[in-house]
Amino acid sequence: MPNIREIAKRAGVSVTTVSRVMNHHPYVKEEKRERVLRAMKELKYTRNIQAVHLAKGYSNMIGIVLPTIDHAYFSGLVTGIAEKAQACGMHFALFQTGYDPLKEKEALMSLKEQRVDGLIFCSNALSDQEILKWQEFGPIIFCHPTPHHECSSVSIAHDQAFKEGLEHLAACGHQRIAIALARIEGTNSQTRLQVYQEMMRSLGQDIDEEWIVEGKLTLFDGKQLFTEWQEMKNRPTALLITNDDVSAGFLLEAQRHHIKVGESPAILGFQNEQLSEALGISSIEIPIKRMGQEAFDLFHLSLKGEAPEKRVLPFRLIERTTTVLKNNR
Amino acid sequence: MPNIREIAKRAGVSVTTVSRVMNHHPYVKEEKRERVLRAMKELKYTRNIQAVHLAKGYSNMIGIVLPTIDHAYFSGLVTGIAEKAQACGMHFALFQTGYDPLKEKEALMSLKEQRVDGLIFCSNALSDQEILKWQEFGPIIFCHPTPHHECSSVSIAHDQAFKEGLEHLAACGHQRIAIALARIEGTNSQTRLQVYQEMMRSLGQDIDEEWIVEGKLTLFDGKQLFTEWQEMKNRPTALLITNDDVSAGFLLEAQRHHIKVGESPAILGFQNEQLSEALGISSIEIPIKRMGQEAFDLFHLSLKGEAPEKRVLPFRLIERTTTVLKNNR
DNA sequence: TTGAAAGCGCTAACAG
DNA sequence: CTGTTAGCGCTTTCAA
Repeated sequence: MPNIREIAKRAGVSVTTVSRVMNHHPYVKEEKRERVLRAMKELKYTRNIQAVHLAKGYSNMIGIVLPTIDHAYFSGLVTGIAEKAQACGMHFALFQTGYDPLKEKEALMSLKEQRVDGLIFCSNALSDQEILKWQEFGPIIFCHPTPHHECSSVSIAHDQAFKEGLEHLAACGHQRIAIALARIEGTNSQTRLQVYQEMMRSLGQDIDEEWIVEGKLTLFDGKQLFTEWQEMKNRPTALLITNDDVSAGFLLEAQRHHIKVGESPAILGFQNEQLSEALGISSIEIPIKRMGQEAFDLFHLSLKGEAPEKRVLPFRLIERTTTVLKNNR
Repeated sequence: MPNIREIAKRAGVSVTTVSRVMNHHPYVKEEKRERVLRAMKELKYTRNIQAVHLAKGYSNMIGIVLPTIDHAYFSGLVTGIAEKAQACGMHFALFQTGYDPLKEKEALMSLKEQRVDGLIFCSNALSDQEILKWQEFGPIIFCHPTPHHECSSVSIAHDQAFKEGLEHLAACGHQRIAIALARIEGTNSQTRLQVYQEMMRSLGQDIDEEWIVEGKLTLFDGKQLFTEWQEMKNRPTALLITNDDVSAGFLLEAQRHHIKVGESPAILGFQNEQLSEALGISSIEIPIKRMGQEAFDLFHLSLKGEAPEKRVLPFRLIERTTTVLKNNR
């Protein structure tokens, strides 16, 4: 592979001039520019991007930290990020953590090593606090709500959505409501639990411990959830499920057992993917792809030195067949 | 950020010694090693990976070229690749092409620029021939069968699977069989069409043009496919569908129309994801994750200078409810 | 407009 | 065992 010196020699100019041509600097006499261009063509020259990056001090690459790419939620997110990144000529690397804090640390190390210019965090085994310590090495964007003032984040009004979901189920006449959490939206299920508790109190309903189910993420988990539901001693009449793969699994397993989902049990999902539409699952739609796009925007703004910003995206409750309002209204 | 020189100064040694410590070279006196280590700790030193890469001449990064990450087929593939890559301490970047040849070229450029050490190609807008020209800049692995001798590839015995799929449908008593292709497994649907034609000839069945459907990839496409099927004048009694998201869409839409899938129409899918199991779709299982793993292995072998290798992975026909053998056997 | 030369931060051959 | 020194390939002052 020829280098810039060889091009310079062949074109009869200095390396500086070659560099100028490559970087579209003004002040290069047309004739020399052409000589350089010709030399580059003849030698099939391509600049060594690593050398460029070393000299310039950045990598033109962003890191996306997520538990796994093998789930519609995260691949949707990445799609959004990628769209925007591509438009800026930036590349991206994936760091899959499986929620392992050590893996997250490796991603942070990559930032410090300058392998990437910044990080978008969609995994959260480490505490926000811990992660934010690394901000001095480059922008870090969170994809979940965070109280910390000194960082940018984009998120769904998740607790609000959660609340409205519960209200919807209540409006359908349910009191004995279970929740199945996915851990996608952060470790802060704390708030959600509070919301849940408050709502149940206002309904005058005691909560049974078995109504709070965690770690459900896949279709398979959903099937299992149905089984667990069947075996509950104090069986709830409705379930709020924070991921639609899980809702789908629940619904399909119910159908297999010839149990109709709607009046009771009722289920309300989150995310509204193609599958929930096809199955007629009532769901809270969250704009996951847009979340990715905005995450990248925030990264880009941070890079330009703008102040941190928190963005909260809207959601939308879509009633279909797995929930039925009381009094037909 | 401190650099190696500052560490050397602080530890009272040369930069070489520092470098040696970092790279776990033998022949460093214990006392000096400790001085270096201490200095690194005190200054919170981390090596600049870009400089390392420039000096060493590689990037420790692999590029994965695919149409989109937002589909179970490809995210499964990436999962497999990532597992192996992580075990080798390699990082990876994604290049999403949407089957755009220009985007594929950009990925190839990244190889030449030495942004990545190699490429795993799961997108194929460009011809194999064209892509292989870039092999001089680093290993390129194909995830589809290719006749070219000078490159490594891993693939499913896709044509064989396709053939057995057709045979299965024939064994179920079908003659009027349609096929829906997804373009996931390469532009070479040529061979598959041949297989199809031969099979139909041997069944003494003329092919209706409308029985060959292309470009079906998503659940939504599957719903549409059902509609298209209903509107066919010469309606086939069975469909071989090369992607299970599509089969699922077809099945769900059929159910919505209260049409039972099994005897007729029968459908046979490909890929066997969780969804097809949950829906009871007969499917040809292909080990997509393993394909990713082997792709990375092949990359790794190429890097070590091993000769190119073609690997063909097995498949497995799984009968469920959407196909029914004739004579109950 | 142009070029010489000093970096960017690390590695490795070579000499001791 | 250790240090000197010349790279890796490109960018960017600075002076002309």
